[in-house]
Amino acid sequence: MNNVIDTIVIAGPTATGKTRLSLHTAAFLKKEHGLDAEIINADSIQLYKDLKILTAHPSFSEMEGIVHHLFGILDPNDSSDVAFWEHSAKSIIKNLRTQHKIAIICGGTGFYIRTITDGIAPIPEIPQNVRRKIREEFSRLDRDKFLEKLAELDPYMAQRLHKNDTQRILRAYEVVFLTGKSLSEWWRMKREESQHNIMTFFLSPDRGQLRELCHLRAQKMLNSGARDELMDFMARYPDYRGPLSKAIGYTELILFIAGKITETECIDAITTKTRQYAKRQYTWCRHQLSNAQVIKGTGYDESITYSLHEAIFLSV
RNA sequence: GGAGGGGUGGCCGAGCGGUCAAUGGCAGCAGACUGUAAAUCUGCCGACGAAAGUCUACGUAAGUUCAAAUCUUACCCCCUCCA
Repeated sequence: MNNVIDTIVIAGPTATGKTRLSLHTAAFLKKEHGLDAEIINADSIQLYKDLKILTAHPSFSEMEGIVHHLFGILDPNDSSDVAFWEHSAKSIIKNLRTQHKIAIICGGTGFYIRTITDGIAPIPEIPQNVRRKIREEFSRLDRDKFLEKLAELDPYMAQRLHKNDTQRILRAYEVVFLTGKSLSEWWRMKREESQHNIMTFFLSPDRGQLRELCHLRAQKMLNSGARDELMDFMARYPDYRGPLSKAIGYTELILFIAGKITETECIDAITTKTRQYAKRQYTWCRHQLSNAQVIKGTGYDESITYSLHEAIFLSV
């Protein structure tokens, strides 16, 4: 209906202060422009309601007075995926629009964020039993055999995917198997949506700074009770193997709880994992979020906050 | 003091006469990425070089051999067990 910015995206590597920046931005919009803004989570792991310390949820005091969406909405055994997030986020954005509120999308899952501007292919959902059967077949057959089967149904994808990339091979297979159409054909059907009312920022601190932030984050996590939180979780979900178990720090903390590593070793291991993750996110954002404005610095930096607000001010 | 085991590239750890600049793993660097994305996967990784290649390397020194990380001797340092 117009070209005025009504959606602000704050992306970037973990530990760079995205949460803080989004909170400040919401406060700024209210104070300076009398605009209400609500925050939408774009972090795949913060979708879950448990392990809030480990997954770095904003605290209650931080969230004060600002409406937050899509935080802690899933149980540990629920599964999430891009399409689920896209649908949820877009319906919230639409809603906010009708109320003349600004949506601030904040999170580190670039893959999710990209759907805001680029959308996603309209592939039907694959029923659980089909997925299970395919997985069983994969583990029964050897890898090359399975790839041959894929090649029969979908030579293009079979050739394009690396043979060790199990996850993508399985996906390509389940899609052709169920729909009779190659993933690549589905991709071509993706609707292009041209959005002029979205402003995307991408936080990009320098390496040394990021290193330090990752370390601080790991330390803070332990100091705020991540260990007890996980012990409590383990008691409630014995033998848990769901999506939350891939959270950074999950395995490391379990080793620490079991007395296999010291606290310092645990913090160091988490720091390393965090840094590696941050690198992947950085590479992703740089190459995939093509029309994002790069902000050299962190959300903890006052001058960054200021210049971001200035940029928003000019478009809002 | 006696008896053994060991010292390998940033770390861990294989190799035990040639095919070894040295399997693996970790860490590091770069990258991919269309419904599991805090996931999944790829490449590089002694120095110099675009490459062919050249050089320096397996605790130190000396030796045996056409050839040594691999065998011998001495020395230095670690660890375990017995006293």
